Amino acid sequence: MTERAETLRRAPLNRDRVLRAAVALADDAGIEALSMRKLAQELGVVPMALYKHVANKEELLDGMVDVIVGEIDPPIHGAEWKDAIRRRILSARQALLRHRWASHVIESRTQASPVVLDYMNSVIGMFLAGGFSADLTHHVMHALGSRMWGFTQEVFPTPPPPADPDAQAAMFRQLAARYPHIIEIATAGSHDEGSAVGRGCDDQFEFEFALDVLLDGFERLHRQGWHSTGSRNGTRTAG
Amino acid sequence: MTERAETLRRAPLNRDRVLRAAVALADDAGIEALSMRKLAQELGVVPMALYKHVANKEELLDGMVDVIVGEIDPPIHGAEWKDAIRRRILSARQALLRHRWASHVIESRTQASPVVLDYMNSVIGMFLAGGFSADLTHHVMHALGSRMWGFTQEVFPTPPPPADPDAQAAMFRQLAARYPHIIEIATAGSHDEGSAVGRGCDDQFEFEFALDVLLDGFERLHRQGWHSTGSRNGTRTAG
DNA sequence: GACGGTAGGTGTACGATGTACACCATGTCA
DNA sequence: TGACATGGTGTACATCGTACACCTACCGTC
Repeated sequence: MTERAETLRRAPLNRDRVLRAAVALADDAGIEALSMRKLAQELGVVPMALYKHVANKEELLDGMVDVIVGEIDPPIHGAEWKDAIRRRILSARQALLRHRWASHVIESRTQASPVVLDYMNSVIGMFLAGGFSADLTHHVMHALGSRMWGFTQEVFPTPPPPADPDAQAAMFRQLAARYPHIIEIATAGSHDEGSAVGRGCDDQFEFEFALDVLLDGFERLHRQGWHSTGSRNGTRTAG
Repeated sequence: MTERAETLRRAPLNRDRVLRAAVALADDAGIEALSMRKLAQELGVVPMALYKHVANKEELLDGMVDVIVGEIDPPIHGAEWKDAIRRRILSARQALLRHRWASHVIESRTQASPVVLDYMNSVIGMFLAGGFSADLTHHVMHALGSRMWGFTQEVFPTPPPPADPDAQAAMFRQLAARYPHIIEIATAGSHDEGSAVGRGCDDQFEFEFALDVLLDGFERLHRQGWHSTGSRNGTRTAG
């Protein structure tokens, strides 16, 4: 009878509660720890109960992405296109930073949900409203790629340096001998010169740097009245 | 006795053969079908035999990436930096296109192998040889991101249109009503105007378009003698 | 007031996966 | 001859997603 009472006391699950719990669990325990079983346990329910609210795990992940996309600020009106888009993308980035697993999940999606399509549609609208041709906007959206979601994959992050200073120095010498160029730019870009492979790297700066190179490039092409040629083959953007 | 004879007849496995077989299996059956068991079966060996050659599945995947990176052409000498880097990255792209699973595996790596570090070191060397400062090169490498491996994630590919022409037209109208901007640029960018969500999209063109926007931007910053400010905060690239 | 349908939760069971651990066969060198 | 390394085997286990059959509570209709 106690289980029965408990079941009754508990408000019935719905899709939204399932998704929010999944997001919270991924935030706390990491995305790799998110299993249907653990999520069910978190909700005080048997694993199969979840399948009344999401078709399968993939759909669960889709829904989690929707939750995150819902956290992105709407476009501000009245601003110039470049600034408006820049702000919006940086807002997307903030949302992703709040949920570190999100970029990996976004990467793994194979279909866009309506929520995701809404966001893309809206970003595209911002370029068009800024006077971009549909043609240029098309390519510009491709060029933005994952950056429109506020992330770029930092492929192959350098391993954390060992704690022991001696080992660290030895490793540094070894790396410098084998990969001199990597070490050269790693130390150049980091704030604190000495510290091995330079984990003084400012991710936010790097993101904005690349975003601005792209946006500046888009602006230039737009001003030039750029359009893709008919044949498309061998076309160069001719900076 | 026959199994014994078979074991003897078979040349002993080594890391290289394991990795090549894994690449071949992923090429044929897709990366999601690559399991330690299936790979072992393919090699006529019991699953646990693989663990004498790779520590675990993650290391197997690391090794597979090394095989692919090994297919990238070495830098051509004597060329101007921009053209040399452009060609090299397009060569990387060709390698990835030969192995469609590779970009996903690269994204999932958490550590760079020596082979990967060699490649990065070499690309960095090409910028430095072109006269780029270590500072600018640092940021430029971040901005390239996954593009230096020859891919950009095409986040959320549009679903393939239904075969039935009537259903296709209905879907088109529905999408156009809900996501007008998406449809506008999708049809603008596609070769064949009418065909629904425009799967005439030329991936190679999009890749080169974005790559050139970036390389042109880098060139401009280089010519201007760009360098990051000391504080780094609020810096804009000032196109 | 009986009844059928639906929404939500349960319980059991299955196949697939990565891999720990103990073991065995072979070849090499002291 | 014997120690040892190298490579392959066999068994076993925990974890995962999820199919399937079932139960229960509720709600609208006759």
